Formats: sequence, structure tokens, C-alpha cells
Amino acid sequence: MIIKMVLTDIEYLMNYLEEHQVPKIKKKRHTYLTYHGLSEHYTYILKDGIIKNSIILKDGREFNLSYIAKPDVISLLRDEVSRSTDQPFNVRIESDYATFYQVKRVTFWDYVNRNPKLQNYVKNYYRKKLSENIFRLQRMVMNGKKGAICGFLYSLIDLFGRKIENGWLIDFIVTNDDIAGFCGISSRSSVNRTLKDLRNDGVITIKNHKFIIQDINYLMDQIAN
Amino acid sequence: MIIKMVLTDIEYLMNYLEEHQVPKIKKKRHTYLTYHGLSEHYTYILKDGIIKNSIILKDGREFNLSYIAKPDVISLLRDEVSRSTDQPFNVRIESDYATFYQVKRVTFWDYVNRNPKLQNYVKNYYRKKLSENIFRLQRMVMNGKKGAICGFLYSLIDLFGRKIENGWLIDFIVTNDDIAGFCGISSRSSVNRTLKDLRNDGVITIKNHKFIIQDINYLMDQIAN
DNA sequence: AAAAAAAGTTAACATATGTATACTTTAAAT
DNA sequence: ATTTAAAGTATACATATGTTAACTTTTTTT
Repeated sequence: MIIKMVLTDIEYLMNYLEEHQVPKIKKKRHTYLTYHGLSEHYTYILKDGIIKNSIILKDGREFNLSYIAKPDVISLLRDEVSRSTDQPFNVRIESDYATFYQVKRVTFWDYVNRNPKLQNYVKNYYRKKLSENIFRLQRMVMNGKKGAICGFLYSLIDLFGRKIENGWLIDFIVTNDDIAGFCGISSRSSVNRTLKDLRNDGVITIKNHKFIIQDINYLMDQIAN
Repeated sequence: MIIKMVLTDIEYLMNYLEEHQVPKIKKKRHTYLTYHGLSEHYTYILKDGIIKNSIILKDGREFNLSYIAKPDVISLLRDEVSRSTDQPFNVRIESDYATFYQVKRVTFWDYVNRNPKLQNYVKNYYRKKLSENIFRLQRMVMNGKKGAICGFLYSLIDLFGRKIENGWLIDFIVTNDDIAGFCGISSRSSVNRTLKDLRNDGVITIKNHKFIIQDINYLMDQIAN
């Protein structure tokens, strides 16, 4: 019997790392894998768990870039010849545990340069992230803060959503300060004001600190595109 | 006599296209090279001129992505196997004329796949754009509209700036509506209000419809980072 | 040259968001 | 179990930005 397996790009990468016996490291909730600005000679690939990457501005505010909740390369913004070895972002573990493959940056790029399939993975990785980022930029620039919150809530469905009878349960706890950091809102109380409006309009409910999205169409209508 | 030339990546690409006798097309001011959403089987490389790319939202508003004022690939968001052949952006000519190399998308990617130097170019292209985009996202999310305008004006120095006695002349006409489209401001009158404040504070002057930046530090102080 | 369209300017008022504070509830640390 | 820190909520007021309108100036079209 022949079983034909078609691997996705990321599955191929994970297999490759496993076969090359790349070491794994495991980190606990709310610890940091990397700090923005610190020198770092490793590339990390998330195996399982949930992480958030963010940037701390000079004035102390935190800009949240993204959650990553499935296997993915954490950051490829530096390549083998980049003069800067600064980590571009903070990476904080948001699940109880997260596991990462840890490869020397130079070794990682050796793998890539020797393997056309991995080259293709990297090309697609960049193109996909760039495309997502342009879209997000558009959404953030062309909407007010309410639109930003609605867009953010909408994006949570794809990341953490589970369909239940009366809508979509976001099966992950997101605080008002988190939302503020993603949407560029100045305080948790401002976030709360908007969330209150959404609750009053029957768009969302909160149960055990988790959002339930009851009216996806309302969210979409708030997002310019 | 041997002259050793070290070409930058983009110079190498331009040479390559020239050697392969890739046809050029010339377009006039305020005409469109491509329209967002229309199918397009060519890849374009700006040879000379100034272009603006933008996206028209469903509600009719225009989101301005960037000016490009020196040789560059116009858009690599689609590759040879992308199912979608939609153009991701509008591309409008903003100089009197602009010249482009025009290559079939499939041919362009053939060139790339056959040539490691071009592969490297593409990789760096993506990484650079991604990195710029993340930075711009941060700037737009973490600033108010005034910060957005100051950041935008600051970016014009690199694009069109010429040092003069009393500051930097932005040697290119940018309208209030253009600024609105870049910064997500709803009307030219709102843009004008902020520009008036900047004029009153001695940050900028306007001469023959062109900005003169007199106080760069003021602009930088307005931009969170 | 005249007419029309696009762009700049200002003002008045409406609405969204920031800021500060106080208090309550929940989670984390001791 | 107790204490402390973090997070949610609500309110009042300040400020930034949106919206509309009117008018002026400049550019483009006829």
C-alpha cells in the first residue's frame, strides 16, 4: 500500500527541522523568548503554543504586532548577512507552554540556501506577511478606533474562534490593555467604552473573560475595505 | 584597463532587463499604469519617473500606499503561481513622464528562478518592504492624525527633499487630499487645520505649493517610536 | 478668454477619543 | 488565607478629528 502525503510548506519545514535534529526549547507562560533590540543569533520556529509579538516604544507604550497560534517561523526579518542582529520584536509566550525549534541564524540560512523547497517557503513567507501587513495597514489607517477594534475582534475568530450555538467563542483571553496595544488606543478605559457599546448593540458578549461574537456582520460593516 | 563595477541589486536587475531587451513603455502624468483589481499578466519595473500606488476602498475613498521615485519593481505581491492575477494596487504616474520595463509575469519569474542573484534581489526586496511596512504600521497605529502627518512630511524629505538655506525643500507637489489619503484623514479641510498649526509653529512653510521643512526635530518629536 | 473643476482656507458645530479618577472585580504573589 | 497587583467598569471633562459649508485661489478644460 502506498500512502501519498502532500505536505504543506510549513509541515515540510517542521519535518526538515526534526530530521536534522534541531534542538527544541520549551518556555512557560508569560516568559519572553526574545526581547526587542537585544542581540540574538538564533532563529526560532514555533512548534506549538501561542505567542504574541510586540514592540516597546521609547515612551514605554507597547505596540502589539500579532498573535501566532500555530507553527510558524517567528521572525525572518534578519537574514544571514544582516548587519544588525537585533531582535526586531518582543516574543512573549501566551499559552501555558510553547515549544520552539532553535537554530543558529547562519545555520538556518544554510539550510534554506541548500534547499529549493525551503527557498520557496521563505519567498512565500515574505510575500504572505507583506500582503497581510499591507492589508492591516489599510485597515488601521482608514478606520477610526472603533473600526480598529471591530477589525481586531474579527481577526480573533480566525485565530481562536470556535463555533458555538449563539455565535463564535474566542477561546483565548484577551485583555482590554492587549486590545489597546493592537489598536493604538490610549487606555483600557477607552477600549472598555467601545466594548460596552458593542455589548449594548448585541454584537458581543463576554463569558468567563472570553468574547463571544454574536454578530459578525456588524463587525464587518464597521471595517472599511 | 579593467574597470571593476560593483552594481547595487537594483542596478543589476536593470542591467539584466536591458540585456534581455525587455520592452519599455512610457506613460504620461496622471495616467494609470494599472488599476487595483483588474487582471494583469505583466510585471512592471519603474525605470524613471515618480509613481503613487493606492487602493480605492469600496466606499470610494482612496488609501495611498506609497510614492516610488527611483527605479524599483512596482509590485511583486503576485508570483508565477499565484492563482489571483488581480493587480493589488492602482499605479498612477505623478511625474510628467514615467518609463517602465514591461515583462510577462511568468517570464519575470523565469528570470528570477534561473538566476541566484535575482533570487537574492527578490528575497531582499520582500524583506525590506516587509520591514518598512511594519515600521509604518507601528507609526500609524501608535500616533494620532497629527503624528501621522508629521511622519508623512518627514518621509517626504527622503523621497523629494533638497537642502536649501532655511531647511529642506520638498521638491514635489503634494496636495492636502494626497496627505489625507496617506494618513487616513477624512477631508482636505482637516489636513489643512493641522498644516496651519505647523505653519504657525514655524515647522513648515509653503512656497509655490511646495513644502519647506524648517524644523525637522519638531516633526520627529511628534512621531512615537 | 471663459468656464469648469480642483484645490486651499477658514469657521462652526458634532462626534470620537484621550485623560484622569474612583471604584469594583479578578488574578497573582506571598 | 491574606495581601497585592492587575484588570474591568463607569463618569466627567478635555482635546482631536470629523463634517459641512462657504468662499477664495489655482489649474485644467473648453
